[in-house]
Amino acid sequence: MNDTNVTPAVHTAVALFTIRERLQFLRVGAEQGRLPMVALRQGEGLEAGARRALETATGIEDVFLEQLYTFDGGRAGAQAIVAYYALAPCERLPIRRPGVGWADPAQVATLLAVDHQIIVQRACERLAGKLEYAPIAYQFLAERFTLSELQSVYEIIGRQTLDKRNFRRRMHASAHLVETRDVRRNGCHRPARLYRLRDTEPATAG
Amino acid sequence: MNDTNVTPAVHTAVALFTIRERLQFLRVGAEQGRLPMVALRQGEGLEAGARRALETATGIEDVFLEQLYTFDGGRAGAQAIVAYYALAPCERLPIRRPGVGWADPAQVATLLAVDHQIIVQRACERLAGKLEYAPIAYQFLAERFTLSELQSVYEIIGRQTLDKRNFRRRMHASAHLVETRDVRRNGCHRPARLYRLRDTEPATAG
DNA sequence: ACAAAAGTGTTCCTGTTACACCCATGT
DNA sequence: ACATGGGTGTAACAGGAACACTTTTGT
Repeated sequence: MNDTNVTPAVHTAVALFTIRERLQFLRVGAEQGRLPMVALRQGEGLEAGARRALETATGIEDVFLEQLYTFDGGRAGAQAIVAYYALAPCERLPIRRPGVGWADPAQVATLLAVDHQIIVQRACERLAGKLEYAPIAYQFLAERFTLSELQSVYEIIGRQTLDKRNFRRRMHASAHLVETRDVRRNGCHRPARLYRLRDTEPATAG
Repeated sequence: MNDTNVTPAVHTAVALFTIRERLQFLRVGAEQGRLPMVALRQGEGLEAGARRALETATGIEDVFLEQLYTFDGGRAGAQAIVAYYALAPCERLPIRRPGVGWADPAQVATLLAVDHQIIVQRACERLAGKLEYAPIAYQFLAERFTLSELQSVYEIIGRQTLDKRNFRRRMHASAHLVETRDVRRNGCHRPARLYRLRDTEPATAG
């Protein structure tokens, strides 16, 4: 659980989200679910602590990570819990550990301890809000993706269906997209053009 | 568990803003300025710690307070610094302590220690952003205020002049305003109608 | 009477929404 | 040939921006 024994004052917790048909988050712990969380070590940075929480619980590294909010420690003896949210495409997340798995944010109340529920809820709200003005949707996709995939991300996080033509116009105008020369042949229909995220500006924190 | 081992792990810092012609923040400390900051006590909540920081440094109580961001402790031995920003009308802030005073955010680099500079900067950005969608401007005004005063707050925080008619239309449409029956006679010109903030919804945290 | 801030509508423009059909492929 | 998702333009609408003059007071 927690290795260092020196007054576990600051904890870092991470709500890792991915999209597998629906928006889901990573839950650990057998009966009463929890989010990945560790006590911060002496001299360890906050973001480093959050990454370590994820890595310890799941083996996952190198995901998009952003600070969400800092909560009172409450029980567990912590003075504060600094919560982060993480985003990654599900292909990068081969979860192969007992007691670790994906869960639906809508059922957070039956799955998680109370202090972790609010983290997931707030993260969902932040995600939906930030979708409008920051290029976070791309974090759920592979490096190259189709516009239909991108639209699907927007629809799932924003909880509403979108008009295909308006969506494409908006994306093309947003200057985050770069059209590649390649297409993806997926089924018995016209192939889809592949796009990638413009490499400047890696979705600044805020 | 809670022995006398001090380790001031979590600090809370507060950037208190007010408007006195310009937007200003509260600086403490003689030579190298600082923000009000305290080490969190055992069992003390984060917001309580932030309020105590303000109260200790200035005697000020009961201001609007919202969490900004949590930073690495860096030097000073803290594991984390949980930063808040506070807003209040300057009439409520009779500062009468040596070394405590108002400063201009633009000169933050010459006034504050580096780790406190970024707090003020981020708070200014947050303020400007939040102005658009949250009723924070009212926090700078007395309970009753004129539309010209309100517009002035918007212009100062948003760093742009606004059209009077468009502004008034927008405010009236926003449903935060309540028109009172009173007016304020201020100078040799037509008196200004007084408004107040609708008492529901006290500017939810985010 | 005049100076000084309060108050008030309309037009234009821009960006958002609603909407239906052809295209390229695999079977 | 047909089923499947990929791809495209236009017209209506709403919200924001630009803009100038009258009102009420104090001196």
